[in-house]
Amino acid sequence: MPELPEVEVVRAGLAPAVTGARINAVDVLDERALTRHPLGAADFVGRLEGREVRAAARRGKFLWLPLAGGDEALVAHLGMSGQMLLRESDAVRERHERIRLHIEHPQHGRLAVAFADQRTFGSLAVDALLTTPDAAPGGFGADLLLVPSQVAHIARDALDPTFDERAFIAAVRRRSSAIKRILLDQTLISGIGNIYADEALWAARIHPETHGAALSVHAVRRLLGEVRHVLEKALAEGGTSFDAQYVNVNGQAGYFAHSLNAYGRGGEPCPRCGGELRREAFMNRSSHYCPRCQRRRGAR
DNA sequence: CTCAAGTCCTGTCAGC
DNA sequence: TGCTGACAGGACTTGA
Repeated sequence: MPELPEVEVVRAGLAPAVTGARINAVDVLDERALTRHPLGAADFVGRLEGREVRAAARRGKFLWLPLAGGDEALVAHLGMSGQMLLRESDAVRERHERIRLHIEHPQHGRLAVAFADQRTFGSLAVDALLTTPDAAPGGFGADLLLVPSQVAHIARDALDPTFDERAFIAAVRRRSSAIKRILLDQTLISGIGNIYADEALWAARIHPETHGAALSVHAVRRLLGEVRHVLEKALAEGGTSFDAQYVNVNGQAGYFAHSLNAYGRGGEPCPRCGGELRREAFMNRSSHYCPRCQRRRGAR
């Protein structure tokens, strides 16, 4: 379930249930869910059992639960199809459940946190926390100036108040890559995936193949505004759900799929100009755009 | 056979 | 020569 709004819905759903809770036990049902934890299942379980969770934090599409002691966090990436589900402590296994945390919260009692993932691109890890180089909190929901080592190379996300807009604009204008590839580069700006890249480019009327260097400062700033706008709107509607692969911690779908203007609409009329939206192969996936109102400038 | 919300790795090439 | 970064393409996986 991937992009920033969907991961934020999960973080916000998890936070009240896990903050202050103790991890009593951990079931590793499929070791492939630990690809980000190279020390293996026994080490993973040993580092978690008996520890207390302090918060639920997020940067871009990475989620983490800082642990008492302040030096480590449980890191989660949902990949393409990962889910974090809050369940009764004795709930039956989810379809594709890979890991289960048995937690106990002072107010909510015993609960299960199930990590389920059909395609196994997602994974969990216990990771060291490092001091942030920019002296700002590690991410949304993090009050401390700490970030997991696996997240340190990820840029601050588009909705982070400490996101460096001037540096981003300068970096875009130095690149010769297609602007869509730049938006998907998590080391420059994080949280954007294929859906919201297409939506933001459509809103800003920029062709996805336009080179970064061909964009004016004004155009990049406008694009950034559209990125923030679409992420916030999607978040307000609970994220984008096409099928059961994206759900919140209670298993419910989001509503933003009804509001998409370009993504998934190849062959349909553009909601703005009536031209026919196109779907085109791009970076092993697809781009959706309107060839009429997203004109190619500085193309490749 | 094609397609899908992501990340990471590898090889190439340029520049210091 | 070796290091670093930019860049493009592909690997990984399951199921519809």
